[in-house]
Amino acid sequence: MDATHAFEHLPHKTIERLSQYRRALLICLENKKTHIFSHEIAKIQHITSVQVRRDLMLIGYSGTLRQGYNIQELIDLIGEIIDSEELTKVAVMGLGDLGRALVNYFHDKRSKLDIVAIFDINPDKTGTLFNGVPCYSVEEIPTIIQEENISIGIITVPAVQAPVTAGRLVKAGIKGILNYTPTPIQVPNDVYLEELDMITTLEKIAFYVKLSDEKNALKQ
Amino acid sequence: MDATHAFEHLPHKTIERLSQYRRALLICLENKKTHIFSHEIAKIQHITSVQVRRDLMLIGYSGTLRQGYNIQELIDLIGEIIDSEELTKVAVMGLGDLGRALVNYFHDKRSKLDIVAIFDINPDKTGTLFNGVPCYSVEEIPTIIQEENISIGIITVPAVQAPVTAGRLVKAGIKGILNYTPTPIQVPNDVYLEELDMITTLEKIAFYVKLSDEKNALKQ
DNA sequence: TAAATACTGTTAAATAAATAACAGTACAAA
DNA sequence: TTTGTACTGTTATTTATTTAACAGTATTTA
Repeated sequence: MDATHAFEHLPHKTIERLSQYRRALLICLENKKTHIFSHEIAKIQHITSVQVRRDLMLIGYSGTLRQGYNIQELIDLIGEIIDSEELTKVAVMGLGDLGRALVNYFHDKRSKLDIVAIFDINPDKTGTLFNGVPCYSVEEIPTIIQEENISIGIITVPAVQAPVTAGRLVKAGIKGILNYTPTPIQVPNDVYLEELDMITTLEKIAFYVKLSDEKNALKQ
Repeated sequence: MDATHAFEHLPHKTIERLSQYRRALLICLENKKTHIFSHEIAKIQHITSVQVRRDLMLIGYSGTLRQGYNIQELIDLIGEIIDSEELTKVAVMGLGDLGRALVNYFHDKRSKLDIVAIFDINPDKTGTLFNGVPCYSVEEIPTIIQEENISIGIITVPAVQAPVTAGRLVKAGIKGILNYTPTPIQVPNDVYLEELDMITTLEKIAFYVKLSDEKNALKQ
């Protein structure tokens, strides 16, 4: 129906990069820049300028020769593609350190994503506000998710509680889940799931650091 | 020289999955399981059993027909491939919510990765221990990194301070950086960099949730 | 002991993503 | 007014990754 339909088949990686481009562009805009070249964007994102131009081609945006891309226009276009028209509401499951970090992070960000609820089992936390966001008890999950029309849940509870937390979210009708715990969870097909635990990334870095160390050792 | 050399050309994605397999396998081991089938691993990781078998083939591990893979053996082999022989030491830059989350996370984990230092600018925090890990001032970065032989730094400082923090790490001879802030940083080629900000992931989920919503709307 | 079953292991094919190659063009310099 | 330069935009190619196809085999069932 609307513009999004045409962007249905954008590569997953392009979607990620568009989000990153926008973030970089917003900073450029703050610095009073009005235009930017593909190679400038590329440098920021550690990719090639061809990749940038290709991504922009895919979303049908044209720059100006010798001038580059209009930053404001590009920000707006990326917004049309990846943002929903209405606010997308997000819940954070677990008000531990990671939960707090996430809420702080999104606080005051002008974004189409908004953390509107926190859920925790600790009675000392429930009923309070953290950074303006209400913290509810887990019993309230079904009602709040539905009443507030929350579509995404971020799981930051202790690892062992991840599956049961996910189950509650699914039951309440959540549409997307971001699982930050190291425990993989199972969700129905119609729930979009992303698992992203910190250990995997760190172990990967450690592996490549080790590899490069060993290469250097061989040279000597 | 050693076994690692043979695994130099493993696909990046396989490295990530090996780390995830191991985590899942460790949990299975705790539950007194001794063997596991490829399709069981696959289910946990939301991938296909072919993918699992292919990864295991690449690392040269063979299971037993009708019995599956020996969990302990597989854990050990993955360890030989992705772990260093010595402990890999990690520093957390910034003792905010995210920094605390990371330190807690690794606390007590039997792992070849160890967070041995925290750096922060806040004088109330420096000189203290958090979860047994000493917090130093930023002035001490060069000496501690070198004396302790820290090879990886995780940046969790406020976004605007990310580039200067990265610069200090590089100057101190760090070999790998994991940047959790939304501000992209620049490092020399010989430093392995991974950027992983929370907004990108969340915006990606929001996009695919929106997409599926729109498809459903069309059906009706 | 033949047939079915339930797995592993490997090669072949398909898909996804990144890179290379290059055509096109406005502008600047000579 | 030509030549060089510095960009964009697009197609072609290559590389990376996943999936499919299927051969092989121990075990169970008939």
